[in-house]
Amino acid sequence: MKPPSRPYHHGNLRQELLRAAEAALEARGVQDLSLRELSRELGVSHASPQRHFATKQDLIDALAIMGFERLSSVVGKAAEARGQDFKARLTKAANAYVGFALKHPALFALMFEAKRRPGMRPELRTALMAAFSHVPKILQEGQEAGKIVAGDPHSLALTLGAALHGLVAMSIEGKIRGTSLKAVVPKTVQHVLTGLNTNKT
Amino acid sequence: MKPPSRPYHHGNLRQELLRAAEAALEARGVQDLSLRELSRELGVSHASPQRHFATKQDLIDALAIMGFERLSSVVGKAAEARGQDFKARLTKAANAYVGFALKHPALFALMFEAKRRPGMRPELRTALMAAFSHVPKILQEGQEAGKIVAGDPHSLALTLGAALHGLVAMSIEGKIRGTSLKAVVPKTVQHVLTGLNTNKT
DNA sequence: ACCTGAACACCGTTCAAGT
DNA sequence: ACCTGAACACCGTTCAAGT
Repeated sequence: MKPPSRPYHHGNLRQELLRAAEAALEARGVQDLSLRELSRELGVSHASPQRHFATKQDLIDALAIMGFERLSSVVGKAAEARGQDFKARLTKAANAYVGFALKHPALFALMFEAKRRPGMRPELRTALMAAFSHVPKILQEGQEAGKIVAGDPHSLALTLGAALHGLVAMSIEGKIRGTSLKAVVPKTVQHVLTGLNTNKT
Repeated sequence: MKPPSRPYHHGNLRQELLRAAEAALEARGVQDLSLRELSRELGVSHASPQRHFATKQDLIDALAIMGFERLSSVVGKAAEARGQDFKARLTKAANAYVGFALKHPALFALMFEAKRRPGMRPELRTALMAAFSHVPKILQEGQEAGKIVAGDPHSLALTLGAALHGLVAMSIEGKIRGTSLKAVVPKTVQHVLTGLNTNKT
């Protein structure tokens, strides 16, 4: 019956705030994110987030960082796929990317909004770069195996990135209902590879 | 010296609000759009916008509608280009699209955010459909001339739309600094046309 | 170190009232 | 028809104070 011995509060308020914020984000959108509302939901005072996130923007940045870390993990795993050939790994990575975006559309939008904003925080920059390091790495291996044109792998990856980004944008709006994404993603990869002068299939 | 005979105020407050809102949007972002601030700037009471825009979201929707109308006008003009061949017109339309997005990045983002939101207002839907009617029309003419595969022109246009959308996203972030957009857009058009099985150049 | 409670300056929205 | 002024319920942020 002793009051559940948290001295003032549960100690991991930071994590709880992030969790609650993500839920609220996907449920009601960034516009309606409210620190006071989150505080109410967690049963703490409205000033308590301040220690963990100096400003509302800091909470949002933290969500973006978390998102990029998850994206990196999910794409990285897909990209590893030992024993698979070049194109199969690229396709898996692309599927993982698109899958993440469709599963967390609001978080994904927030991440790219953060990406767009100038004056990025270092942690954000790091998380972002990690997430976008996998595809260039695969492309580089493709180059070394002579399966693809030479050139900066990062630039090449941008071409694929642009195509996938557009695909995601369209399908989030439900425009690609007819043909399933599972079918469209490999086509897009093949498509871009053709554009990159693949000289072997 | 008579007080400048506007009975209460200038009569076209609606237009002024839209104009001021667009400026504030590009200068400070959607997040920081404030009806009260706009009212102050125009020298009216903070309650006066209500007659013209029942809610802040209505102002934002009106901005989106205005944006799609302008986009439609600019792409439509590029797409007409009498006497030009199929691919040239497509390229011009693509350039106009990308040019608009880069010239008004915040408005463009707002437009696509509005596009994403469910329960679109009819005027928004109309403006949006008009803006996206030009490319399918060109593609259809390409089909009739036998220069491109059969299929729903709207679906085909989505492929081009996705590619351009991705391109815009990347270049707004300044990622395509190396190669100029002017060079990349025609390549993308050619690229997609190849994907659409162009059988004649 | 972490949280509270009161305070401050801002919002969007509503509404009776003025012209 | 269009605008005002006061009021209401909400914000984010700050800060002294509590544990």
